[in-house]
Amino acid sequence: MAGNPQKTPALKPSVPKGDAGENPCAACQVREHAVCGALTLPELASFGGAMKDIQLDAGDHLVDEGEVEQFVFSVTSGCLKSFKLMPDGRRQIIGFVFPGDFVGLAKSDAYPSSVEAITPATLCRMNRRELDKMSDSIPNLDRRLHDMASEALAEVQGQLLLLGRKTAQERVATFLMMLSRRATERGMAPNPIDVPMSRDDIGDFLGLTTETVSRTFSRLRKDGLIGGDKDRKIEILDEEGLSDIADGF
Amino acid sequence: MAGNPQKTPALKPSVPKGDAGENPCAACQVREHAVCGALTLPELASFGGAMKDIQLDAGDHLVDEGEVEQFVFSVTSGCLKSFKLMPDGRRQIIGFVFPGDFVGLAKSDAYPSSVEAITPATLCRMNRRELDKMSDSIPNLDRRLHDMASEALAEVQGQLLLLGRKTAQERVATFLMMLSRRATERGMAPNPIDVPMSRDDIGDFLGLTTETVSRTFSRLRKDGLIGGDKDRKIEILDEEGLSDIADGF
DNA sequence: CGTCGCGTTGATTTTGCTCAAGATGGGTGG
DNA sequence: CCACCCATCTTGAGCAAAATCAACGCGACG
Repeated sequence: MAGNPQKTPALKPSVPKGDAGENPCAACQVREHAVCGALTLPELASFGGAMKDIQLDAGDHLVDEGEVEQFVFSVTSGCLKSFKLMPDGRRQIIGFVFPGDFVGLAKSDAYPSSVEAITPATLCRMNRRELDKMSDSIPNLDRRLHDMASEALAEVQGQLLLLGRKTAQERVATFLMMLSRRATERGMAPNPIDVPMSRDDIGDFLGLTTETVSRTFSRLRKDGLIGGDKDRKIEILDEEGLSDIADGF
Repeated sequence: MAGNPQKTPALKPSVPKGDAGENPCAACQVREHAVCGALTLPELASFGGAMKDIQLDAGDHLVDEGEVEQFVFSVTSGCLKSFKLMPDGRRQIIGFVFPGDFVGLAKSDAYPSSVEAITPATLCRMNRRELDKMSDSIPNLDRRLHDMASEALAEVQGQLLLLGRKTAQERVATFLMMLSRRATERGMAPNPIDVPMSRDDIGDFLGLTTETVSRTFSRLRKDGLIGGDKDRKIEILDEEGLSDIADGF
C-alpha cells in the first residue's frame, strides 16, 4: 500500500496512514482529477477494491512499448514519462504523466509506448479487462474515460504543431506554459514551475537536443522572461511575453 | 442526398441512385469501416435518419478550428485534411481524412482543428448532441467511438515520433507506407498508392517544406525505391527497403 | 577527494530552409 | 485543336537553425 514518504513526490501519496482498510480511495488527494472522480462513493469502493497500489523509484520502468496491455494505471503521485524508441536509440517522449493522469487510455492490444518513472511515483493498478467490465456497467466511468481520451487527443494535436512547425524558442516557451497551466489545473501554484524532468527528457519531448534546450533556457533567462533554475523550479517573470513566444506572435 | 458522380472520388458515393428513401445507409460502401459498422440494421435506420448528406468540392472548408462543435461527420468518399494554423501562416496538417474516418472523435466544445476538402468529398453530418444521445442508448456505438478514438490516439503517437525525431527521408518513406497500409485496410490495392494531396500538403503534414518533399521523392525515385508519379499515383518498387527507411533501420 | 551524472557553453558541421529560376501539365478560351 | 496560362512541381545555390563534437563547471555521493 502507498503511504511511505517519497523523496520528491509532487503530491502526497494517495492513502494517508490509518485510513487503509476502509476505503482508501475516499482520501485520495487526486481523485477529483483522476478517472475515479467520476464515481460515487459506493462505486468508488468496488472500484478501489479492484486496484492495487504500486510504488516506483525514479528510473523504474512501468510498461514496455509493444507489451500486451494487461494493466492500466492511475497516477497518484510523482512524475513519469511515456516514450517511443527507434532502433538506433533516438527517442521521442510522447508525454509526461502527472498525478491524476491515466496510463492506458488508448484501448489496444499492446502498449503504444513505454512508460518510466522520472521521480519516485505511486500509482493504482487495475486489470484492463476489469476496467472494461466496470466501464460497461458504470456509465459515468465510461464517459469519464472517453472524455479523458478526447482531451488527450486534442492536446496531442497541439504537440504535432509544436514538433512540426515551431522554433526551438517557441517549443521551450510552449513547454513552460504547458507545465504552468497543468499545475494550475491541479490546484497547484502556477509559478514558480516545478520541472522534475532532465534537460535530456525535455529535449526528447520537444524534438530538440539537450544542448539546444539548455541554450534556449539560457536565452530566455538572459531576456528576462524566466528566472533562475533553483532546485528544479523555474520562475516565470513575464508570462505574457512567454505566452506570445509560445503561440508564435 | 449523395448520388451525383464526383470528379475523383476515392470510393463511390454512399447512396447509389434508386436506393434513397428506404435505408440509404444499408448500401453504404464504407459502412463496415465507419462508425456505422457497429450498428444493427434497425439501429442503422434510426441512425441514418439523423444524418444529413453533405457534398464538398475540392478546397471547400468544412469546419474551423475554435468554432463551436455543433456537428460531427463521417466521410463516405473523397479526401480531406485536418490542420492547425499559426498567426504567421505556418500550418501543421494533423491528419488526412479518408472514407470511413470520423470528424469530431475528440468530444469537446470547439473543433481542435480546421478541416478542408482536398478532393470533392461526400460526408454524413449529424448533430454532436444527437450523436451523444444515441451513443448513450446504443452501447455498440459508444464502444465503436471509443475504439476509434483509441486508434487515433495510438496513431498520432507515431506521428509525434516522426515529427520529433525522423529525418526527411524517413518521414516521406513513413508517409508512403502509411498511405499504403490505409489503402489495404480499406480493401483497396496497396500499390500503386493513390496520393491525392499536393506536395505542399505533404510538407505541412510531415513538418517539411514543399521543396524538401519534392527532393526527397526524387531521391527515392533515383534510388529505385519508388516509381514515377503518374496521375497522382506512386508505385512502391521496394516495399521492404522503403519500410526499413521508414522505421529507421 | 575523486568520480559521475547533469548542465552549460563554445566551435564546427549538417540538414533542411529560403530564395530563385525553370519545367510540367491540366484547364481555358480563342 | 491549339496556344496560352497558371498551378504545381522540380531543381539549384546559398543560408540559417539546430545538431554534433568537445570541453568544462558544478553539485551529489561514495
